[in-house]
Amino acid sequence: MSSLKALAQRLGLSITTVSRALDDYPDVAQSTRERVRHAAREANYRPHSAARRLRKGAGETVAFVMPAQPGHFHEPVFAELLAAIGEKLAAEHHDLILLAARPGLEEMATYRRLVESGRADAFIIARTRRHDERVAYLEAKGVPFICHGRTETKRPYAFVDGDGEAGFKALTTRLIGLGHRRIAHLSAPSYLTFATLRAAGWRQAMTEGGLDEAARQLLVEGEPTEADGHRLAAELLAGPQPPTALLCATDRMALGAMQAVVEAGLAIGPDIAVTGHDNIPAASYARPGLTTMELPPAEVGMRLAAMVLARMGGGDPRELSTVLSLRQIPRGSSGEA
Amino acid sequence: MSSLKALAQRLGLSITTVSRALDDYPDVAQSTRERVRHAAREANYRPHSAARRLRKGAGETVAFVMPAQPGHFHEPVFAELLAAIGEKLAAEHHDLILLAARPGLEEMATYRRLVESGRADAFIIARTRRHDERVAYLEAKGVPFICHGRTETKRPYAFVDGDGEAGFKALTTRLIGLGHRRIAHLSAPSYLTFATLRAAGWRQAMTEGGLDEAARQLLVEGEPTEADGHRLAAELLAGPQPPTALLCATDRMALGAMQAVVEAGLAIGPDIAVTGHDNIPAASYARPGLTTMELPPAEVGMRLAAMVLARMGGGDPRELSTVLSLRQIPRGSSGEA
DNA sequence: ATAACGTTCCAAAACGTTTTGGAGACCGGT
DNA sequence: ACCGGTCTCCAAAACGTTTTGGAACGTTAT
Repeated sequence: MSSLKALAQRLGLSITTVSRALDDYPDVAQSTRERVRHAAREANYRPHSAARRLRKGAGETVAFVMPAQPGHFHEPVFAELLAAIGEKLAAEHHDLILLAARPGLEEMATYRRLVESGRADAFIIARTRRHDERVAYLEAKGVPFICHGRTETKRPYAFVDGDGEAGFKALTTRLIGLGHRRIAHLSAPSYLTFATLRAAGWRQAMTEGGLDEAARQLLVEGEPTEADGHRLAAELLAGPQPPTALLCATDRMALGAMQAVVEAGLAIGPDIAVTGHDNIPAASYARPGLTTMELPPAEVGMRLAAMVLARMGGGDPRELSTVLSLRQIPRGSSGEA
Repeated sequence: MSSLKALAQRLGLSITTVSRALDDYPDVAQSTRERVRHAAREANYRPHSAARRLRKGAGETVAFVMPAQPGHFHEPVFAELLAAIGEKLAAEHHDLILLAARPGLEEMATYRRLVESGRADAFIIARTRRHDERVAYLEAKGVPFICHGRTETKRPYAFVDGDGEAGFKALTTRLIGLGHRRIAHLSAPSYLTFATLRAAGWRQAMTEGGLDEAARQLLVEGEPTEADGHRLAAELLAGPQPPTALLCATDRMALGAMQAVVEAGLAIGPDIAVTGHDNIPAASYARPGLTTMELPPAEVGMRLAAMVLARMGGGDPRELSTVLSLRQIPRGSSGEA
């Protein structure tokens, strides 16, 4: 690890001059600048990141805290998202630091620790909630952040999100067009913003289709897991007036629901339509294929990274928010493909 | 961000004493220690990580460089692995920094940058190759690292790996017991250590079953993706003496192979057995379910984290290597379940 | 000749921490 | 009185960088 001091000594210059030469200050002679540049490349010099951050008061580090459940963390798209974020940030010479903490006290303690020890200069917040303490905390501290998903707050903030409302409305309308009337919505917990938005889209389509009454009976809520999808679907199918379509908030719920349909002796597609959201790999390998919609994780990751960099540079959050429309992917499970 | 200086001033003590009190040095009076502790908690004091790392010459940061292909990075288990690593490291007050870089020049440049700028104190190496430049580089630099998977090197090194050899041998033997004779192996590229080990297990079982000649014709190699699994399986099935079993190196290859089998008009399970490795979520939602084997990612992540911490503390790599046996998961695709 | 200015360089301070090498106060024993 | 030892405490240096506030020199204008 060669330092400025070593370089300066070798070149017969002062530390100051070497530092300024590498930073393209105008008060160093062209010839010296080149000499320094060359020597630095030669010696494979890299500024010591800790020293720089100590002196400048801030570094180039973005933190991502995964909202991890204890043992099981089955979010297949996260890997892709992280890869995209990591790649983009690395290209701009920034670091991504990754932590996992359970939502709640542990999560907030993690955020506080990162901010107060000066480890992180900005955050990417995943799985935003409608009332999100993480957002409140970072706003209060004046730390830049970007949300993956929307939240409710007074101040302007920057986010990337899929248009779940429009996406679920369009899909529901399509199902109505196929003749479905009793379309149930298996929602994720309503404290998660995306769950509320998707439910709103479904409700709008139901209302416009004159199916208000059906809608009133057909909204159920559970965790976005296969297990809860299975349980909720089984309960609905065992009811007095079972639905003919199960519009699930996520693919994982939908996969659980598909299993419940099969166990009830019904055919997925012709008898009962099942749909999801995310386009996880399993969706295309299920039989029949799962009708779903997608927000390309690689693109979202890229955007999140680009936006957090812009925020760190002082960009206006109002100009940085993006709602991306969802790509609909019809497959056999909705009786369409 | 309160500093030692601020604390010291408030308490009427020197910086030294405050620092030593918090670090439990014996040369500070019990009463002072408590007074300092209390004030530190009060002020929500955290040592500034960059300052500490600058002074101590090393910090508490582990790096993980994802071997990412450009746009698509579909390794569902990575998310879980990362969550486990991040959680364990955070619990021990270490940071995980995550980067993505394409194997090759970009990847090595990333490693060099991290080491030379003093950003990373240790590494977790994923997807080890038989001859791995990353291992060679870190060995040369004396930087501690842990491998997820094995590699070929003279010096002792630490790793966590599943026993692919025994696992694939056991599964192949089981297939032979079911009456299969022409068991093809769809291998991953042989520069990846795990691919070689899995192929070796398959070969051993074939030899012990007296099927040497069949084995000679039935080894094919491709990328561990659905696309290559599909292609290789289709080629084999179109051959003069098609196999009755497709033993795939990974679940993703197996899912592609299953599609090829269906397209060939054959039944998965009764006609042709298909098996994989990883137990990705899609494996259990395919129809029929995919017979596979598993190395629990959460446990591997925990172990990797624990081991890298031990290595950073100077632990002997010889005592830190673990080969975990694989859990076999029989499902319909092998005609067993 | 002197003043004013532009160019090129540098010494020193600062960021917040840990560690080194004592210093001062008090005790008991001589 | 003095010495040795034990308890507490602290000033100062160091880690590698960036930044401030000049200094030294040569050139041009007065």
